[in-house]
Amino acid sequence: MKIGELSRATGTNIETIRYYERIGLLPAPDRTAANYRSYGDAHRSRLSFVRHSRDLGFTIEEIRSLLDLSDDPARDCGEADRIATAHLEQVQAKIAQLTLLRDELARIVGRCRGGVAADCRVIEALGDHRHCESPH
Amino acid sequence: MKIGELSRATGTNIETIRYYERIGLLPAPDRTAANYRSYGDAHRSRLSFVRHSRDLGFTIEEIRSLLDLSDDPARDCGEADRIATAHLEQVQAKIAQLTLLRDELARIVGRCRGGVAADCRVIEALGDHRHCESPH
DNA sequence: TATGCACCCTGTAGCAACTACAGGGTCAAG
DNA sequence: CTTGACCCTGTAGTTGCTACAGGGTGCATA
Repeated sequence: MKIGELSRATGTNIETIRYYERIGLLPAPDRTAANYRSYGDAHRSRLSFVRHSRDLGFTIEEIRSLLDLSDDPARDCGEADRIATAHLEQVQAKIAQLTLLRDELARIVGRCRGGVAADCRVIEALGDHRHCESPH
Repeated sequence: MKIGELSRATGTNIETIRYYERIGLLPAPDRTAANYRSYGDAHRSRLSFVRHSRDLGFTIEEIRSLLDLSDDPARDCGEADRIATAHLEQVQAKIAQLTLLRDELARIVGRCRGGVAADCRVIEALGDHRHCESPH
């Protein structure tokens, strides 16, 4: 299939597919006589893997490691689990941080009583960290 | 005060302070005879405002709007509230998205039973979106 | 007086993970 | 034979910094 089809099949931007090839995440496919990229099923499933992992928030480097693992079926699976577990912990940390931030923002937003900027509680709260209840 | 003092006073990297000046977020300060930047209290509180807003996740452009507002004390405060509210909604959306993602990751991680990559449930789950329970 | 060191300056390039052109080639339909 | 959809390469832009390179300044110490 040509790049446009692969793009539609995987929901990936054409430019992104070429980008992945450039950085070595996808192997360079064969070319047609007209120098068009020609992909097979292996490419499509590899790209699906990449996109799905990206959707789950893995970085390109993490995905590279995961792909290396799956390219070498004899290797120990524990490494994949370590990568995924570390990533899960990062996501949990991010959620915790955003939750603090949300609470702080909600407090700030709730203070607006209208009026002019000079008396604005929102602007005041943003300017002075001491109005905060939690660290962020 | 010189840039190093301002940096320590606000917990901001020196390069970041110069960056904020370059993009017009901080006004260019006076210079000493040796061409060193010389800051006053107004600069420090403006920079604190910027840092605090960044810590709360506001973008540079949002901060620019908030600063414009606070520079013009007669303006309606509602605009600041709108910016903060919109930002709060984005944070909430992000938390919701990350929570789905965390649940999915937790499911995937939990499937590892050791063994070799060829049988790896983690890699399998990453390759195939159909293993997922929720959209992301 | 020399020299070492901390500090300051400008300008440019790098990071992640794309995205968006500019400027061209290819191919099938009408 | 031209229109339009597709493809190609290469480069530059995005956000919010951070990290140099290559220089100047200012003060204390030997």
